[in-house]
Amino acid sequence: MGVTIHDVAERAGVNSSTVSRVINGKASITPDTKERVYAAMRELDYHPNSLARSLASGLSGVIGVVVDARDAEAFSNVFFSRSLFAIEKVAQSEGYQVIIANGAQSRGMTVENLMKEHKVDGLILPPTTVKPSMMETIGDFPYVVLGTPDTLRGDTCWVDNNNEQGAEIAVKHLQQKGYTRIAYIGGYQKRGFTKRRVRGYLNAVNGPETVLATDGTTDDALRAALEVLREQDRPDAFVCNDNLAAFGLLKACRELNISVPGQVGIVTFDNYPLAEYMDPPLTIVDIDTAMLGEQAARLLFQRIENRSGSQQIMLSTSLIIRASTDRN
Amino acid sequence: MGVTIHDVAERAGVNSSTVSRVINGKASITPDTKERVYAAMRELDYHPNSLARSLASGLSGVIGVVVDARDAEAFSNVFFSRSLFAIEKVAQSEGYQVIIANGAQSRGMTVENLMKEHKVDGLILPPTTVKPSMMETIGDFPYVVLGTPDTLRGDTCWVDNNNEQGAEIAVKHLQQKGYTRIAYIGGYQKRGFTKRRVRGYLNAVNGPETVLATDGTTDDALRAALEVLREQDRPDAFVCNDNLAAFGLLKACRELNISVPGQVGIVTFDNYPLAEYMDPPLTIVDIDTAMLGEQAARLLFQRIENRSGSQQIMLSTSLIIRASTDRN
DNA sequence: ATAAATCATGCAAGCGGTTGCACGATATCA
DNA sequence: TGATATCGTGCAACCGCTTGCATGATTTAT
Repeated sequence: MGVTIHDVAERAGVNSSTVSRVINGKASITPDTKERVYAAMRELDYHPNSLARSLASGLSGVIGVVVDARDAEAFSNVFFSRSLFAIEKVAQSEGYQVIIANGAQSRGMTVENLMKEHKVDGLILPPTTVKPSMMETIGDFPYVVLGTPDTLRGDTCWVDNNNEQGAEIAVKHLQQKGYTRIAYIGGYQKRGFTKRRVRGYLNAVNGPETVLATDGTTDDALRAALEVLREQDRPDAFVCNDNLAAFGLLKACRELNISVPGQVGIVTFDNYPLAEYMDPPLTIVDIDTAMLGEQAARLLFQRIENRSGSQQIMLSTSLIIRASTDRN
Repeated sequence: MGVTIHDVAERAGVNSSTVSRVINGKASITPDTKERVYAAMRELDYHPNSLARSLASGLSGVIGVVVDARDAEAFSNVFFSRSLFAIEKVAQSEGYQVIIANGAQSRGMTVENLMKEHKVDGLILPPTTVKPSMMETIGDFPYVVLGTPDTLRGDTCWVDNNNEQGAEIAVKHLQQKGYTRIAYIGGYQKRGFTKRRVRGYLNAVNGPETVLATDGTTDDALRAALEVLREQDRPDAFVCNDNLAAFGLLKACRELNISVPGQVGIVTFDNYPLAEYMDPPLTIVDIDTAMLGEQAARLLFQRIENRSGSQQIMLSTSLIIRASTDRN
């Protein structure tokens, strides 16, 4: 069937262990021998069996990226796919493979099996998996959380963008543009990044505080926006939790014939490719999801190599200013 | 370190082969023995080492999904991530893992290594990989192409939606709505699905034939649209190759103060979540990417199990009618 | 009741690599 | 020049599980 290391060894007139050493470059080998081995490998079209190699070495050469069903289905998978590709890129450069696992149905089991069945050497996890019970089964297995876990622990390794700071610069930009009644719209606000964005908003705002929770859909954002925009003292600017909220808001403005940015200014989160082509083009808090993925992967490999101390990386965000806040 | 099958065997007072048989359910075992083995497994928190299992059984329990760098970076990764999750779902139900591989830099090598190093038991490939040279190295290894390969061969297995038919129903719908000068906009038109969509357009159209090629970006679609819309006998309807084209077109209409659907009707491809929230909401040719992924995965597993004859699956598309074609 | 078939389980040889130890051949040093 | 360190390679055990063959026990057939 397949060509094995022994076939190569025989052809090169050496022992299989020598071939192994040539492949892995872990010992000194005579140039001559090395050449013969390479020649034999080439002639036989030899490809080492990664399964055997993994078994012997104890390393699978694979890292796992766990995803939440919620994220998977949600629109935010633009976020996900960008990070994923960045992760894959780093992994590839390290000679690793990436497997994805939908933690949906049985989150605990997924992670546990991946680890304990030696399928992966490390994991990138969504913040929602970080719970005491989970942490216990993970133990000192190398992992990095992509996002900020709600329940913080000093020894948890994570990478996230600074949502709080992002909301703050959004608000400050609006204030600077002369908007005074700034509202926040979108998202389940008790959890995760939304909570932090709202906190940033509250820190920075000094006019009236208006926080409009939605169920995360565009439709619900539309409903909420219509409601608040019909009020007497309606907001003259919004920070949107994500594109879905921004879209609902934009639609509400159209329906009510409210001009953007004239009567209402808008800043939204997420670097959504089409934000630039909206009408008007949207000012955004730029989230570099690819960078997030890259950093997470790098951190993970660092931990795989030497299970060194934990680390948290917080990427600060910046504003991309477009027409939706361009008044004066 | 880890608990092995021997530990379990010892604790249950049986031979490790018996434990193996209990786990794999491949032989008759006394209920009593079985119970003892299960108990031992539970007590020791035993997880079989999947690496060892794979090595012994010759099956990795993993399938690979190869992606094009182009696709990866492009906006169309919404397409990709939906398919991917559908694939993952099917794989999970079959007890398989999914690895993703970016074929970008060295497409040939990626696929070849995945196969020959026994990393995967089957592959899902993008149509661009299907070239004679590639096919030769793949041999009878189980694979399914997600999309229609440009160079067709009878024994190639693929799953795709019917792009030609999709374009036809788009054109017919526009005709029915009374549009007569229908144009096609977007995409590199010599290759892949765009070629087929254009063909469908040409089949169905009976007024003047206008096909506007773009480099695939929104900006270039905007440019092309502006140009053609300024002409004397400008089109009164467009079939768009994708959302990026649709966006550029929409922007051009706004700039020129052309009303949609009054003066220009628009149908676009891709089921892009926000198409519904555009201004106006866009009529689309619905591409069920999740279904595409699901079918591809099912077909692949079928081929992995019995390397049976090849099969092509063509999913027909349907129209979701919204305001962008709603005149009369 | 005896021969034949079936069943439950053990034994041991793989699967295809990696790696610690050993050993002869060179190279280095005093 | 002899003693010692270093180098290049082979031997064989091992990674943890699967599976064909063998064997004794139990059931079925005659």
